[in-house]
Amino acid sequence: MIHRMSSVFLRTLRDNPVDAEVPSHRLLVRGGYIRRVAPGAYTWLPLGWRTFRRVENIIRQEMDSLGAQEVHFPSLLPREPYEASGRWSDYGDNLFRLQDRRKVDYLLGPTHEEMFTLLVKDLYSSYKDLPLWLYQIQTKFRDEARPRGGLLRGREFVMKDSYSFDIDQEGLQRSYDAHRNAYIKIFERLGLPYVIVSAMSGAMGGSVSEEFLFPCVNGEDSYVRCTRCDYSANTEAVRIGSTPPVDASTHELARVAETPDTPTIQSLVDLFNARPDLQRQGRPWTAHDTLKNVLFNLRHPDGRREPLAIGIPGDRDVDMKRLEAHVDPAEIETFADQHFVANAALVKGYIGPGSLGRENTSGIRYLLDPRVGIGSAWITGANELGRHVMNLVHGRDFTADGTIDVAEVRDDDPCPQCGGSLNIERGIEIGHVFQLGKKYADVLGLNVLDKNGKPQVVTMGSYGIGVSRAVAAIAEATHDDLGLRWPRAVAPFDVHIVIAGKGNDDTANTANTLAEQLDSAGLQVLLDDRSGVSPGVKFKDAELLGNPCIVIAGRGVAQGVVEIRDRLLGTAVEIKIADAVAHIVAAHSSSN
RNA sequence: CGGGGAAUAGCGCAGCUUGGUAGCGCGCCACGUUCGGGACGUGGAGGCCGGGAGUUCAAAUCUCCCUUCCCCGACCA
Repeated sequence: MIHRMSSVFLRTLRDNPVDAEVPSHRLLVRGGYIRRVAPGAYTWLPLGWRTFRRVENIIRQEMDSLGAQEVHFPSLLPREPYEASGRWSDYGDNLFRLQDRRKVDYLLGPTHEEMFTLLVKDLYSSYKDLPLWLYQIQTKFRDEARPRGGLLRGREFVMKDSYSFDIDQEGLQRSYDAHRNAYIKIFERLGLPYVIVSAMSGAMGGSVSEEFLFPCVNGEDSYVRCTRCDYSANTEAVRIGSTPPVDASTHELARVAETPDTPTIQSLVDLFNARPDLQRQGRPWTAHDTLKNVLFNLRHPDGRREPLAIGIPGDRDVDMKRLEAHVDPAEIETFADQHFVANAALVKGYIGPGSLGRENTSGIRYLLDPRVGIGSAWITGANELGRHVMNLVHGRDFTADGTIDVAEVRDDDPCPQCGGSLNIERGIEIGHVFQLGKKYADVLGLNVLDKNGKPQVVTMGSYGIGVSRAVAAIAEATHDDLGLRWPRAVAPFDVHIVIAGKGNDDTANTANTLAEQLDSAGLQVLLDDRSGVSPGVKFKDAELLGNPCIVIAGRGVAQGVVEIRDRLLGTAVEIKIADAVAHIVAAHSSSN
């Protein structure tokens, strides 16, 4: 079927929508692919939906050929399974909760681990049934605090989520590897560049998890890559080693110093270097010699608030995203002035380890950056107005309740694996593979009988690809100044034919004939047959819509040629009309 | 969570200071001219001025509340 632009439900916009920041969002709206209906919720228009379905089908094909079986759950789910897993509360405000007419609680599924676990429990009970791989392509709901970038972060979005069920860890590893390989194939077919990075295993702990990130400055995730070895990780998941203990006997005794007017780390360091009685032999003090103590409030899913103090070297900041990932599902709130007032042990500006820790005057849990090793000496607050203390030695003069590795990661930081240096880059998460282990099977009671007739808890993996996000990511990856530029595998149409003449002459006849021939050859054809629209508008629209091949039937028709442009390569050639179909079909059959 | 800015036709914007019942460009409709890089003329259609409350004879305009969007910040002890 030939799609004629005179009747396709489409209106392109000349101006950028004012609320669209990232290029994919701007171009998808301008090109008439999507329309916003609510914050983080978008309507797919015909062009967008065609692209979406092509992306979806590539994912479906690869999941099917992997041997996973497609099912389809409701989005409307009962509370109980999520209550059992703890996520009814752990998901916090991000969960859409609702009630039916009898005031029974429901939720809109943010992800479906519980439901898949229960489904398998419902039907299977023997190790002989495993391994089992199930998946669905489903609308998910998450009440995001800040939807962003059009399709990049929505409150309603489509995800392919699959789940593996195995009797043991070896099986899980095989399932995981199989999905990981399938994901590599999928992203290659989609024409989406990716890096695979170690990811935060979350509060569950110990599990293996990797993310597929599309490298992109507009991305919300940052990740590190080692310039020497193959180490790569989401910034949230970077773990520096603990610092080995050093002999503390060489340090002088701790000593309190008067340090008026030192509200910042830099002013403190400057004062220490300026005062003869505080100067250090050999080299000046730096911010790295100071121990800064930062306070936060954690808000737990049950609403409980808990203050937390973190001690890190003064030349580093706490990375909020790393901290969030670390304390999940608790949320972080700032420690405001009224909280200082409420805890008399805290002297704002001069907080030191002397007041921190559960056994100490403030009673606040105190965790140290791993760089603060046993035996290391610090300049830090003395818990008195206008005073700091120097030579305060960890293990000799103070202790903490534990360590927490949430300091910011910087370019050129040492690689945890090889000691080389790290580069920080940004990316968009397009896939996530995760060895869940037995968490859900345990709490929901998914057991099967093993060879010996003994019940064994099933071990699971979960694997996600954001389908709607992938559409945006592809647009982000491939667009140029003129508009979208779809890879052949996902473009809404294979060929976009422009009638650049008056519409009632040989140009129209030629275009129509070509359209019919290309359609018969099995290509998806879009024909710009709009009358009264000037050629310039048609060219701009063709470039904006971004189909890979643009055929122009215009002034060349009189000489027996049409112009064929490759939107991906940016090339243009004139081809005899008689040869055009063969030329286009050949280009179409070649790779992206 | 905090601080700014904003919400008026499908899109981009003016009007608000100084209240008197809404305008421009693009797009859309009709006719005519144009036809290879976002053409032109003439005539049209289209808006509960984000929602609610208040002040007033009268509110897009002033006040308050709510919702949504954008930007910046979130700790430097």
